[in-house]
Amino acid sequence: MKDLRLDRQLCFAVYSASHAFTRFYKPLLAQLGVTYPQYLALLTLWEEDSLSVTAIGDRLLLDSGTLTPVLKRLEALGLVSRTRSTTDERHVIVRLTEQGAAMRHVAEGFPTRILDASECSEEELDSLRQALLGLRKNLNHSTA
Amino acid sequence: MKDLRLDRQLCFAVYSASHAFTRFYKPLLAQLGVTYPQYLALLTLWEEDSLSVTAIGDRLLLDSGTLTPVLKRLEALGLVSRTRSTTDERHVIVRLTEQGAAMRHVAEGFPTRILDASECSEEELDSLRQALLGLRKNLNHSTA
DNA sequence: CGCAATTACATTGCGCACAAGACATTGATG
DNA sequence: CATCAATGTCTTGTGCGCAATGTAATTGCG
Repeated sequence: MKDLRLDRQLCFAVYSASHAFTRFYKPLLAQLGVTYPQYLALLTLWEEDSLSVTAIGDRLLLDSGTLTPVLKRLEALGLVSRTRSTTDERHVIVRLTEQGAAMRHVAEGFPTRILDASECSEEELDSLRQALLGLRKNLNHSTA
Repeated sequence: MKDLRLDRQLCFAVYSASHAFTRFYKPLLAQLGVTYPQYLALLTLWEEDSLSVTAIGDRLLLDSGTLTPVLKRLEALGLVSRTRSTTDERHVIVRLTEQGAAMRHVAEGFPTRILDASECSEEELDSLRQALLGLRKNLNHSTA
């Protein structure tokens, strides 16, 4: 008779915290007119521009079936361009437009909002983040 | 020029860890023939049976638009029943079938799998879980 | 050089997640 | 008791997330 109570499940804590983040970001991202997964793609490109679909997927741990429509929507919004590589036509290179690059300034205000809402110290959030990255690594390794 | 690197974002750590959990659970849940959100509904009912759709949603932080199709699939699998309350016909009462209740025994083996894969102590996972529940509370409170 | 295996991307199908709205039932109010 | 607000569920539309498949380009091996 193991303890399977919802609030004792780490998986549900992570799952529900993830949804809470998405909801928290929603009004912030409304300023940019993008969804949370679209924002993650922008974050990736702000860190390193001109990436292939696969390269973005490697960083976000998402596959092309998920990313292709996300990137097409960002293209439709005029925030990125998608062009076939001339050297290897299998690659689609995704680049920030001027407008997409400019949005970074708005996003720079977000971390402070998280910090404020969390009612935690920067150090606490930092160790939480590192614990999650470690857990993710072990779960992914054990899955493969 | 704030630091917006992906690996420094707590939101992405939570988001990607959540997906890692879903992937990790997938082969375990294949024994039961259910998806992860369906499993969460079962967890809720194992803890307290005969709940309305809203009551399940309160516990899982999901709305009826999400839960209705999930519960219908569990019904189609023969794991739960859905019947209108006789005292208040607005409520749909969800109950475990014998088969749905029996699956709890299989699920009791899951926490150990998580613990093993995590390469963490039970105490570490416990404090991680509590930190996430606290963060979730503060984010949700600040959203509302 | 020729052809099979690989790589990269897109597409399709299914199952969430959520907003918005429709609909029926119930409870509160005058 | 007649009306209106509130409640609970379902439906529709949009956007992920992923498995499986399709297709084209490239690589590598004999």
